[in-house]
Amino acid sequence: MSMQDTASSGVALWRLVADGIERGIADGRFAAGDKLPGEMEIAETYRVNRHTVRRAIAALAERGIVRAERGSGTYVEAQKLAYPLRSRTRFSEIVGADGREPHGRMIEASEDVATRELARELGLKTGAPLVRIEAIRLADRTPICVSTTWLSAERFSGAGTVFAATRSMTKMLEHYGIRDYRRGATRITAGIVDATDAARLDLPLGRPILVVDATDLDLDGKPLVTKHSRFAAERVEFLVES
Amino acid sequence: MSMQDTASSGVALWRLVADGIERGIADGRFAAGDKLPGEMEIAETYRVNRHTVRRAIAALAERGIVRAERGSGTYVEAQKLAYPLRSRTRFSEIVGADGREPHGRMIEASEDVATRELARELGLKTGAPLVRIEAIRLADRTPICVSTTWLSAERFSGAGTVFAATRSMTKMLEHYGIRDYRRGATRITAGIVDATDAARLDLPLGRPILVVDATDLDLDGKPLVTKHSRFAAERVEFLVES
DNA sequence: TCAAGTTGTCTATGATAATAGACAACTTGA
DNA sequence: TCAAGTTGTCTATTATCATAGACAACTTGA
Repeated sequence: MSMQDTASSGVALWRLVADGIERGIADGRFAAGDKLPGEMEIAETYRVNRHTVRRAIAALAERGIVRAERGSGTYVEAQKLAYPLRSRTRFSEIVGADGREPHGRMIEASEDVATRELARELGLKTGAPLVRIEAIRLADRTPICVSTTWLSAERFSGAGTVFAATRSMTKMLEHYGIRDYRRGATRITAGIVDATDAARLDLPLGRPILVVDATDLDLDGKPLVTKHSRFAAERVEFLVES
Repeated sequence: MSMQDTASSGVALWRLVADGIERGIADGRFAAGDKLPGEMEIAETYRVNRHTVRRAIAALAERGIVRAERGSGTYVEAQKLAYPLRSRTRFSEIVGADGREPHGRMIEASEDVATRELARELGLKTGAPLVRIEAIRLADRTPICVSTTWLSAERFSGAGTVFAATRSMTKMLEHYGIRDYRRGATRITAGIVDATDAARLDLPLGRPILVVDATDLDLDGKPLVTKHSRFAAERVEFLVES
């Protein structure tokens, strides 16, 4: 294959190779810690120059998906984040327990009104004013999930600003005097990532996502916030404990 | 946007613009016959040089999706193929009625054995020998669908070779003395195109497909062939008549 | 210790991508 | 008829993509 062959596609060869390797990892053909085939062998399977393979590997290494060791080989770094679904889970604790650095960032906050379903989840009336917060969470520099969070605008007035400053749901709730909370009803489904989330999660289009709808409750069991989260399926593994 | 900005993505700018326009057509933002915005305007919306837009438009024109008219503008050519689901439908007739040139090509043929479901559809026993034919159908040069066809290997021995030569399901059946047949049970669902079909249909990954499972019967109502077809949803429109 | 195999780095070349500016050729509507 | 707006074509420049070859630096196992 030469650049001429793929000229009309508009997708660089190294990108095709990188996507191929990444898919191999996501599909489990290469597990965490596994050694990839040598650069020469990869070059032959994709019928591509070794330097093109190196470009692909460099891109994957930059994203922390593989790690090249001189003289030895290239190894799969990517490991799915073990995400236990306990009653009291904090993203930062889960990521920290995995030996990684948790980060959060607000994408957008806006006013909204409760649909019937949102109202039911939050124990409010349909049409009640809500704050809607769009946020992303990362482990080291890898995006793990994007979530849409809704809260009562009356009880949590200015929540968007507070969250943007604290970058943490827990700290934001502390600001309103809530010292603790726990997970309530949780629903998990799967789907295909849409273009917006794909860009935010740094995922190629068409990749699977885990969709989680959950409501957090205060210690009295009253709803505080309800969330609609989309996790990059290839980067996380939910653990349901019995 | 400059090439530097998107360097790490491995996807050419013109391709992003072309995909954007194509998606606009697929979504119905631009209908068949519509005039696209001027090249300058498109360049501004994508923050790209006009020549890059021209490259994108040239790629779309090559695929027959748009048509540029000097001094006037660029127009949407793409029109969904109206595909009536009648009892007696032949792909070539449908495409011909649309004023386009039908084509067919075999991708692959192989031996297979009947799963329980295939056996039920074809009125055979589980494990019965089958011929499996993978084929693609086009209107002019646009791929419309890929289909996997199964036939009894006993009754239609060598069907793969015959189909490869005649490039027509109808002619292949004629070779076995079947002058006419009609559509039996048909199930329609939708899904996301997989990588293999995406390449065959010349579709970007993540695009929707129409999945049709159908069995054709002879005039006595006995099953002849059963098919699993994947249509590019943005190129075809099924018409169910009452 | 050594050979084989691995990744890292260097130079070099040609093709493609993207930008930029200018002008021609054409269509449309006033 | 004319002005404004459109697509078509040309030259030119810079950066990236992909290939190619050679060798260094390193790891591993015999």
